[in-house]
Amino acid sequence: MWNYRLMDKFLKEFKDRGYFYQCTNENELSKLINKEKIKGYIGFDCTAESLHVGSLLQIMCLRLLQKYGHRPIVLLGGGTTRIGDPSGKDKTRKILTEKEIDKNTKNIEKILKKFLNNDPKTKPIFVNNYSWLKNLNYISFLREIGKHFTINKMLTFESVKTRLEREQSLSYMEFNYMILQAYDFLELNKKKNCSLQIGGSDQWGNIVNGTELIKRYSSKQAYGLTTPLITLSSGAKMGKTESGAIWLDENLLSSYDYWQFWRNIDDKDVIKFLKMFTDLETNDIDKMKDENINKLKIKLANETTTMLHGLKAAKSSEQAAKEAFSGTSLSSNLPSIKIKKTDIENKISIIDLVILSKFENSKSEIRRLIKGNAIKLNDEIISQENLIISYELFRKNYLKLSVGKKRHLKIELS
RNA sequence: GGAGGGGUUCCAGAGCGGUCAAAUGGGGCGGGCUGUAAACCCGUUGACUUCGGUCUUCGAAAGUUCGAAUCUUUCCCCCUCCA
Repeated sequence: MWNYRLMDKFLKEFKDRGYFYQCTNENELSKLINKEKIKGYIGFDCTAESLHVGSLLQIMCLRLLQKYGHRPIVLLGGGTTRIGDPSGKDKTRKILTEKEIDKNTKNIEKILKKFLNNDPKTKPIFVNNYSWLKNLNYISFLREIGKHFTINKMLTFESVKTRLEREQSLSYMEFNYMILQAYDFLELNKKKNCSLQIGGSDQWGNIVNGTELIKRYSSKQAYGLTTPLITLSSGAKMGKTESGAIWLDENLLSSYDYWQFWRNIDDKDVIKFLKMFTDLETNDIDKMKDENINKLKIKLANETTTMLHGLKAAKSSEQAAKEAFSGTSLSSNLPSIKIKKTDIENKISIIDLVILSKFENSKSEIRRLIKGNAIKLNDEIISQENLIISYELFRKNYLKLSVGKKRHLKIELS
């Protein structure tokens, strides 16, 4: 029977941190990793221009591989994105143009590089499956690869089954997705000696297809490992909130807002997320359980923000938050926008100012907010919806605009 | 191929000629309490507004009517049952 103490250290930490969901053959994988340094890969879809926190768990897995001296392979799905993974989708996705996919691929690679270290031994290998998928010859692909797949089996996969059951169309193109992903694994196994694929639990079917293809095609053993689907205590999926996705890209979401996302995590999720998304040792985290929950949240926010945006960004976000939420002083660390003098001279109103801030884009909504005492300038409630912004409101060229309790912005006169 | 049911605002789901910008619940947003948490309470939730109103929405188009989410016609899409 399986002995936890004999388990490979990588796998042990993988479990301790809550990354583990399923494994194709845990015992054998553990023995293999114990014996030698391996290469493991995770594929990233290039449908969006950036990754969001929904992919963070996957990224953490890559980091963990590096921590134990294994080499991560990042597979950018430049090719498969051209097809679209039907897993978890009840509709065909919109097909992106080649240009968009290339742009997305580059940006996603850039983000991933921020998380991974460049130690020569564990330096990540970036590959784009378009490079081998684009040249596939249809007939030889069918003869060599296609023969290992039975339609009978493919029809039993969750992604296919749900589509068929609901009588929603599944195109032949999408139906092939799982074969291509299996082929990716085979390709990486052959060319890079990659023996492990990690992915979210929704990828289980695709991953198993890969290990089985490798077994049939090259009689080699490869392994699959999946992570659980992370939900917030509220039940919502991690990554997307009403106000938008939590992007891992400074241009799409400022480091201050990223910090705020972690600062506002539900109490019940804090310990879990410290384990999942920081490098702090799990033993140390267990000892923190009784510490002040707000301090822990700040710690979580600082750790996660540092990992992505750097220590400086994390500290200034912390400072800005402190000032924005407790004091009345205007933090220089708060996100800011500039306003032109001509705007003031043209008698810009409070409503237009809020629109300029991008906090809201409906004038009716802003009027409602004003009625609800939600809009503040320099921490003073604005009750007059026609208020014209004047120079007198500025203090040393700065004006603090607050919408509700959580959204603050520095308006700078230029 | 035959029979029937349905497409409503972010979602679920009422409405079935005027009193409908459309019940109710969820979600969101704002306020209160607090700890930038949860739970709870209150308000709000199409756009624009000189706060009098104005404009655009109920699958799409056309029509009947003083007046349509509600009736008619055509079209598109979904679901259930029978073959």
